[in-house]
Amino acid sequence: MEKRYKTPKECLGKLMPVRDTLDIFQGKWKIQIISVLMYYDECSFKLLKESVKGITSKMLSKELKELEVNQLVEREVIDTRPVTIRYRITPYGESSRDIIIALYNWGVEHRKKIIGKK
Amino acid sequence: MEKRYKTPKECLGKLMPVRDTLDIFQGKWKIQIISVLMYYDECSFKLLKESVKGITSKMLSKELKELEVNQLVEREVIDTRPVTIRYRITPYGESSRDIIIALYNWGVEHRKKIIGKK
DNA sequence: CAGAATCCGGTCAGATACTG
DNA sequence: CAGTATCTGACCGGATTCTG
Repeated sequence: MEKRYKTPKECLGKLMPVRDTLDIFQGKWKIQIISVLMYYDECSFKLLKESVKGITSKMLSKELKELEVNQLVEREVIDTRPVTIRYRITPYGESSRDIIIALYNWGVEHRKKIIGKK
Repeated sequence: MEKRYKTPKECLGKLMPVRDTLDIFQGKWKIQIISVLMYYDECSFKLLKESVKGITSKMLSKELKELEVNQLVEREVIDTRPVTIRYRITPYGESSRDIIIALYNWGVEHRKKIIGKK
């Protein structure tokens, strides 16, 4: 990303991949869900709900579906009684680890800065 | 980020910095604005508006204010006639470069994957 | 347990027009 | 040029209830 004397048009090209990524991870919850699934090997609906603080069943359900469509998360139905459902991150989902780490690191530094001020 | 046998409580701790970061960069536009400002050395309102495709004056104005509050962007008023306004990314804003790069890289790979499928 | 269904208010954000 | 002002529909997302 060099600087100076660029046109909006050039800029738009550079921005496109960022927009694509944002489209997929948009919203308050998706990144958090992915983070949690990276943390656990596998996860039930209930454990997910407990781990992503504040999320409702409805939102969790909705977000999981969208993540499944984009193949970042997979859902396995195990034929027990009652049925067991397991959520797991896919290898493709794992590929977003750099994003999560960047967000995590920035958050840690940010907290230091905020606390340092007070 | 190790795996297995973690509790929701441990998980919440790991999630907090991510949540903090998300709070600040939340929304459709902030990351894009920051990206553009990383690309240019400095930028007028007009140029920003042209570079962040689809954004309205209202949104741009609102988002810039929020970014200013969080000290990611600075606004300089130059006393010409009519006044010139310059937006610039702050050093703190620059510190989010790793996030932007991670998003950019993922977007590039994602596009490859999507195109490869079709 | 793993969700679906319903209800509902709030705010987000787009379109458009206007101002100093 | 650098924004404000107003209006409006969309939809985000919370609370609650219900089901196989």
